[in-house]
Amino acid sequence: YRQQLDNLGFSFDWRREVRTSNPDYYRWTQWIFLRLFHHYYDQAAGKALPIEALETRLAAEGNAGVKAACDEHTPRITAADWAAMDEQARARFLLHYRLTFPEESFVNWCPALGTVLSNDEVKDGLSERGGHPVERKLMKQWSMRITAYADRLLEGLNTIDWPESLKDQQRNWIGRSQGASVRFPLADHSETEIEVFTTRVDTIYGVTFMCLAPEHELVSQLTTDTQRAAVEEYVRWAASRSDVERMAEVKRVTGVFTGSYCINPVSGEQVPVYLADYVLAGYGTGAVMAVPSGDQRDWNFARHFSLPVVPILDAQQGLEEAADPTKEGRYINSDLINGLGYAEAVPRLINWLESNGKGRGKVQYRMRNAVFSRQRYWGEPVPVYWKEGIPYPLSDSELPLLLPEVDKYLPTATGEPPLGRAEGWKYEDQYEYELSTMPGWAGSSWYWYRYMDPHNEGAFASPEALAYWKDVDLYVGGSEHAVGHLLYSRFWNHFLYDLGLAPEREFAKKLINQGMIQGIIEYLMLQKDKVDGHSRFVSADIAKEEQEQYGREFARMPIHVDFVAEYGTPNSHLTEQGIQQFIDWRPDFATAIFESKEGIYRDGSFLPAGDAASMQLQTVSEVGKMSKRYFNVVNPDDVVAKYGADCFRMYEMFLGPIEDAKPWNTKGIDGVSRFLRKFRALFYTEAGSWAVTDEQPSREELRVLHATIKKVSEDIERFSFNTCISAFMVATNELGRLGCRKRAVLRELVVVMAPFAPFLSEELWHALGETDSVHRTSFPTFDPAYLQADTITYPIALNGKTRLTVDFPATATPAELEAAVRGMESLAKYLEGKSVKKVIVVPGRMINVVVG
RNA sequence: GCCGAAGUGGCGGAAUUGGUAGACGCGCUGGACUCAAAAUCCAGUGAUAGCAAUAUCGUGCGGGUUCGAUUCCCGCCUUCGGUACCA
Repeated sequence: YRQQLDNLGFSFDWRREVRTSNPDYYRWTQWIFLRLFHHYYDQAAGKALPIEALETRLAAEGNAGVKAACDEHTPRITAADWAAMDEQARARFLLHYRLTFPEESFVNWCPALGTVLSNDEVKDGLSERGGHPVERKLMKQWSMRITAYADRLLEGLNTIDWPESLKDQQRNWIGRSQGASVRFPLADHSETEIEVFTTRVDTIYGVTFMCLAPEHELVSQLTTDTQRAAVEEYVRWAASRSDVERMAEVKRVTGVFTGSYCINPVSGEQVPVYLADYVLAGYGTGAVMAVPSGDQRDWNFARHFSLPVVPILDAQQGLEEAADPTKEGRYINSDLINGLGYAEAVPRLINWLESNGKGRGKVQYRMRNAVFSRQRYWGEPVPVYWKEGIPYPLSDSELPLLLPEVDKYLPTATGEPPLGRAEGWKYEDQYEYELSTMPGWAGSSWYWYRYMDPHNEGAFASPEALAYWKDVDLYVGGSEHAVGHLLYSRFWNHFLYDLGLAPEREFAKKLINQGMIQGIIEYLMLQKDKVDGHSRFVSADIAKEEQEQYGREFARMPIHVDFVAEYGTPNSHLTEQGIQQFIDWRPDFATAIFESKEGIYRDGSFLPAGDAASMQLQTVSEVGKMSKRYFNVVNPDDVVAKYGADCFRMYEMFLGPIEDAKPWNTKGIDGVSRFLRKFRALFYTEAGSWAVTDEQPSREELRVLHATIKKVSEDIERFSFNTCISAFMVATNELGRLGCRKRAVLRELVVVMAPFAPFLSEELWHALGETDSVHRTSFPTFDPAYLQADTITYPIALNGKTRLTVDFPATATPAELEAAVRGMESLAKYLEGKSVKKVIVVPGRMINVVVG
């Protein structure tokens, strides 16, 4: 049947084929990359435009016009400046605008592994693989200017049928805040201005100091000689702290005074400028105007450094204890806006700032541009070569750029990515290719278009195919991709749409999150500091004690579940054999110490602490993702071998709603297996001979059939597959009870079952004498006539409590039902002298008698 | 902390628009078949009391709206997912 399904076009390996390192697929991913390189995003036009259009504008008017429309951080140039630039300078300048561009940025660098790790590959400051330290390192990376599309990505969410929680995740990730940008000139050097972003410009009269991120570009200029030593020490200290440490000490207040003052452009007051590590270099301008009366972090800082707290609203209270971030009341101590409320104050201030050239209304995003390169071997090579420090794109005809042969998939001795190992891999034999490769999300950001036209030589898909298929009707994927894959894909799609290459703005109309089938993850506790140069693993109970008693820190390291005894139970542990298996698997830890209550295992032998004969190194079990990364993948082949693919498939559906995550267990799979055999037994006798007859089905048998068709058709529409399976079970049980073996019923039922149990259905379909595939037949429709019963069983409730059920003719009107119920003797005993006040009849549903 | 989702028998879960709470399955108990077991079939299975009919309680907790609430409203608790000093 696999062959037959293949013939129908369902290739089981289709997706895998397309997405792995296949030259065809590399080619079109690289082709799209080049389109991104050749375009810039014009905010005024609200779409991507060819970079040539930008060059024309630069030549005509400099970037004054496009600066605001594109990237406001670009240095300002005039048409004359542009004309004076040589080709290289222009190329370098255009990198400020291209939708993909190289940029210095901080990455998680693991020196021991010689590679950059993504955030999810770093756990507790150590690499998941091998448990090595990871540091922040500034590296030149290719980036995608996804921020250019922030507003469109936000607005597009309103047009698609995706889960609200997922949309919210994307909204929060994009993090649009509306506020104002204000420039504070330095007190003794008014040419230099500190620009801040604030969402509470109304609190500007409450500013009592300024705070800059330690990485802020003005730091050295602002620092006075008397403060220089202290500032430099603070900057060094802040830079040395890893993200992990910063996160652990979130509530600690640290900072240093620069010695400089700046001037509040609205009030004209002088305020001191501090550095503080609660200000993030990567958000806004890396500087904040501190309003301790309205912001808790500013308040904490003010208290720590004994800075003044000025109330600005008459409703503010308790400022000695905490900040008051509410917007209630009328402004006080606020010259321009005294007596106003929040709603009037904000526009008045922004107006003032703009007309006095001190600032403007501004929208700020939390989202940053996406780092696009990886220092790995596998992945599409970035189709770019470098000449005198400037990247040049390959031409379309030079695609695909394939991965070169290398001796090892490891970084070079000088720390270059693995592609640096390739000998003579140069453009025109002289220019070095970009050595990083694209991340996994590059290819996954557009692949559905290739499915529309997989063999097209001239384009990733033809206009005809795109016009026919348009977009993805239903995308099924995990919610863990909410702010990764699903956002990047939307970004690429909006870009392709701008170029007329994608038919719709959004790539998927509807999306549902299938819940993850989870596994049990087993962790080993690894002490973060080495002991005499040896890694030390301890039993979970020991780790807990040492953590509590000495504050010793441990990292959790996922290990292969095959090594674990009593896997998945609270008592899971490694025996000596398990430890040895672990060492064989991870030779880095050959000299490690393993310690449990029973003793120590090292260098291949067990040293008991007392008279213990063996050790149990407790592991920590956790329900979580089933993933290669956690070495806890259950191979479905084993289940398929035992129960068959249909049973496996149906059991997965039967486990519960498709969106819910659930740990994998095979507890109930026998029930589904039993059902499939019962279903098959409707067609065959116990002895195995064919039992289907051509008799006319009874009304009851047809009712069962049509009720099932109705139920399953409706439940498929709402992705309620677990209840579909339940409906099949009910139908099978009822037909079994009725002894129904009639073709007219069973033939239809097989078709309804086909999407759920494709193999068994196909087998039975052919056994019924059909020659074509069941998967080509049309789905049956139900006939309501068979579902109408002559009588309806009404539950009769007294004051909402069901007391008895009575059959009434289906044709009875509500008035007749009420009269019948009022006259019922069986009700009398519940009345206990009370009288019937009212009778509520819900036709076809129930009858409630109100007694009082 | 903030954002989102969810809490129903021993377990997975059902109840689609406010209308018989616990469909279906697992497990468990008893029975049939068997020398015996497996498989299969039949019956029972929310809790408490009762031989039973039945009664009372029962959808995380406390209130409310309603003839009637797992479903709607208000206030909490817990769990999971996301995010994290975002100015």
